[in-house]
Amino acid sequence: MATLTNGQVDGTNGLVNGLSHSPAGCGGTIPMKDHDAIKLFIGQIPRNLDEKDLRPLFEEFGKIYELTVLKDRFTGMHKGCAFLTYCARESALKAQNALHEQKTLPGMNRPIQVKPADSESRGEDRKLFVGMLNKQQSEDDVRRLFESFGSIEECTILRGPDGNSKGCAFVKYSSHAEAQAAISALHGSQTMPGASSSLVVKFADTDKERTIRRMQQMAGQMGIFNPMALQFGAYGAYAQVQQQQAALMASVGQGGYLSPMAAFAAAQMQHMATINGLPGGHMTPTSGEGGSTPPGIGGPTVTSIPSPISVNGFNGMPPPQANGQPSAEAVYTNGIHPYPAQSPTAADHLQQAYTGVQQYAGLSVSHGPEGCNLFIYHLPQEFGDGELMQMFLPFGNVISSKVFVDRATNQSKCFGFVSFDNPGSAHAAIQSMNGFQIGMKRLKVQLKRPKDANRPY
DNA sequence: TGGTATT
Repeated sequence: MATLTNGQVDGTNGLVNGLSHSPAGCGGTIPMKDHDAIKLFIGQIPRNLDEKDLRPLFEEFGKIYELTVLKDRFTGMHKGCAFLTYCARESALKAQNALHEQKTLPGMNRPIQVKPADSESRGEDRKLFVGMLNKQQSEDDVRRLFESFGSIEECTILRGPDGNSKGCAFVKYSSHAEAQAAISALHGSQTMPGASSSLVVKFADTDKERTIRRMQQMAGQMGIFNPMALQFGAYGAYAQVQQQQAALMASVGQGGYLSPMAAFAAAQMQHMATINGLPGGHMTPTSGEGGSTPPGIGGPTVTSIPSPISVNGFNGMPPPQANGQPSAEAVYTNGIHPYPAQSPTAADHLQQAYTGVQQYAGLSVSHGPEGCNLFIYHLPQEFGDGELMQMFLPFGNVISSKVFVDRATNQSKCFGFVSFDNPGSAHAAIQSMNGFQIGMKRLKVQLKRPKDANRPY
């Protein structure tokens, strides 16, 4: 790939200094170009040809707006390529059709390259993201699937650090139309063996979309471990979140650069907005029906003081197991939690939360050893990965948490997985959290079923 | 009640 474009650089790099600029080339008047003019990259130019030598070659296709031979920033050495912009878009297309790979200039062993510069299009409008592939499928398999819709410039399977396919790929065509044809023909057209749904074929994310996606992923990992929630309280933070998120999104939208820290902050904000934007009316304290809640905690008599780290009233601190009793009660206490004085403080939990997140982010493990992974069902609709992790952190190091989301509706399927780094934590979590009442539902918390065994618990 | 991923 791209073997013919050695030396091509981004336009800003190529414009060394004013000296390498050609004189205006449109008949001596102030040069005007089409607003949709195309900047062409010209490759495989002999190094002894400068702008005035090249001009006659290209002028036969139209008036030249600008022609610049690329030169080394420091040595001024001719780099063997140039940028060329015609006044008219049509001229560029004509030149490309007539010249690209059509002739070889004296002294060169490869044909001349005439094609839109990388700066004109980063290729995103003809690059596809392909999902729901079989993880055994190779680059060649994917090529075969896509080759009938156009000329494929690039085909890459996305792989993890271990080299295993992630079940998705990028396919880059030479034109937008080809890419569109592939989408029309292939998206949803078939389901690969072992894939959970039909083939996904869509345009790849742009840089901006990628930034936003990263923010969202980070937010998911963060959960509600957000210092702003402590500072302002969950609801006080809402207005701030909305304002600042809007400002940050605006800067992303304008192509503004987001520093890692800014992206981090934005991710937190986005997550806060998500949490606070959710309806919470049904997330009220448990009434204790059928339960063993001791008098004075968890009941509806407690006044409504927002917990500094509450999510819809969940204070993140499941109760310790009461002697032999089902302990799954009274988490929704509107900020008054049932811990005795020596129990972990909110700060302890926050510290633990950050530790857990760091490990989670660093370890690149999605599940723990056998016996460390839990399956949780009957989650509240509002719970995301973060809330799920928050709920299980008191039992140990949570190395991953995942709530399943319906792709079509973006709604939680109300079940998920939590993985610990040791079986003891998993066991403790089952003991305390299985049957845990949330609203009208009780959690089901079990060891994750091993892949091979299909026995129900 | 089982992992939908963006170099």
